[in-house]
Amino acid sequence: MLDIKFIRENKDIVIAGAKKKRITVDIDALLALDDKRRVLQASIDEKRAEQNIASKAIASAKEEEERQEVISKMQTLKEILRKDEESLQEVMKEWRALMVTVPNVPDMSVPDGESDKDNKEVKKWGEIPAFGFEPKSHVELLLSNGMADYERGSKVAGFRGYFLKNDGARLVWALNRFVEERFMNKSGFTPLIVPSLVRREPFMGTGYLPQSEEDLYKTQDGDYLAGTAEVGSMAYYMDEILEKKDLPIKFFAFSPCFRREAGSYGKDTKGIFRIHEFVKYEQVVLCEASHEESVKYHEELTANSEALLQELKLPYRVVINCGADLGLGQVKKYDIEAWLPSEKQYRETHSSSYFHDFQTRRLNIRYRDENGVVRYVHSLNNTALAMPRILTQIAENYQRADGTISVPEALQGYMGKDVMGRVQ
RNA sequence: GGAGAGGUGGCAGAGCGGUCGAAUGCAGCAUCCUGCUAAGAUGCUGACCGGGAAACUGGUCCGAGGGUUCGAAUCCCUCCCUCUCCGCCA
Repeated sequence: MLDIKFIRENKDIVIAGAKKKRITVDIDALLALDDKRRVLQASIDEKRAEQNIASKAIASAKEEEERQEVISKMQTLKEILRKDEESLQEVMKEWRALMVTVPNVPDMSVPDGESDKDNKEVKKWGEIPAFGFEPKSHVELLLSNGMADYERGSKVAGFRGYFLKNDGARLVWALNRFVEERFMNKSGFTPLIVPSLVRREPFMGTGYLPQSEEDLYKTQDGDYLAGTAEVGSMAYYMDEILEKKDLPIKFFAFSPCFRREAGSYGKDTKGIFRIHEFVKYEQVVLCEASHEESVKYHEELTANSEALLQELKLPYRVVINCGADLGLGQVKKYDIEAWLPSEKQYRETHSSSYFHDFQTRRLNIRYRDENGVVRYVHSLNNTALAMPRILTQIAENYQRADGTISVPEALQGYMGKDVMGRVQ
């Protein structure tokens, strides 16, 4: 959520920002409503002031007659007040509904564009592997090596269901230890295991609701299943005031993730690239309210993820997401995409974004700065490692002519071997 | 699933129709005091919305929303949340 004062004073910037994100929002209607709101509020304040003075007069009145006179006067005022309050309530209902639809303003460096096709590549790392044979897709590789079972997966779990088996399961466990160890040694990150079953407020606060209700699983108790540990870890400090000396707060957060993938029925229907249920390690940062700080940590979080891919020796690129590919609250986002030989293209493994105070304003997470002024912290998040998606890139990039899969060097110690597969 | 208790400022905790934005304690800040530190003394210190260049000033906020009343932290209703005990259980 943006500050209404900011919207009022920077109307053109907000409109341009929404346009860049390809989000339709009627700022003029919002501002007209806001004018009404302010007029009504002022009028109510004035009447309340009158009431407060009268109230003291009633309490301290010495004579009953004088007392009754003020009371009857206040009875009339009460009626007028009630009408104003009713109008204000109506205005506020509309006002709030509009406010949650106003997107955050994207950074200057965000390219203009209509879809993820217009994302701008800013970095490439690694050699794309050259095979002396026709490379297989991860779908086939994981199946033929006994590492995944899709048929029984859908029998048991339905569409997009899967089992990971043998080296498929071992590889996930190896990756768990790999990523945990890397972050254990990184100073400043607090390890956190995060709830996936989360109440409505954290979803509102992080900006997933009300817009993306259809992407979320909902329980009969009205809770939702989170699609990322971002939701739970951001909300960890909801409604709290932090001290500046405690910032930045960095979480290395783990959670199971659930996504309905409602808008993508036709996409990636085979294998384990796009599934309803997975696990993810996420980096989450709360920092001081400064653009420079946000940018600094954004680069740091991105570099952390790149270091993992480099250690796994997976060729990847970094793109800046274009306006249309940004979420409501995001100011800027890098996607990191690792090479997928069967598709001859890079596919997303990480998503790194910052929000300024968009999320924390909704979540009401603040801190006291050096002057004792209370301000909203800034928030950021980026994937550390999502599984099993990364298996797709590992399997394909490390496949061998005989159909088995080499174990990336960085994982050999955790796997206890250097080749996976062929276990039926 | 059953039975109770409770939600008040950064924290703890009083208040239970008007003089309550709210005692008191802790924490924090400032000054004083003391070789240093600790301790002690005095004072200050909530958030939000609006007006004002500022000093300052009007309003709101005691889980949320309604209601009663001239007036609600206090009374009534609905909802949300937390805790305790019993049962069940990884």
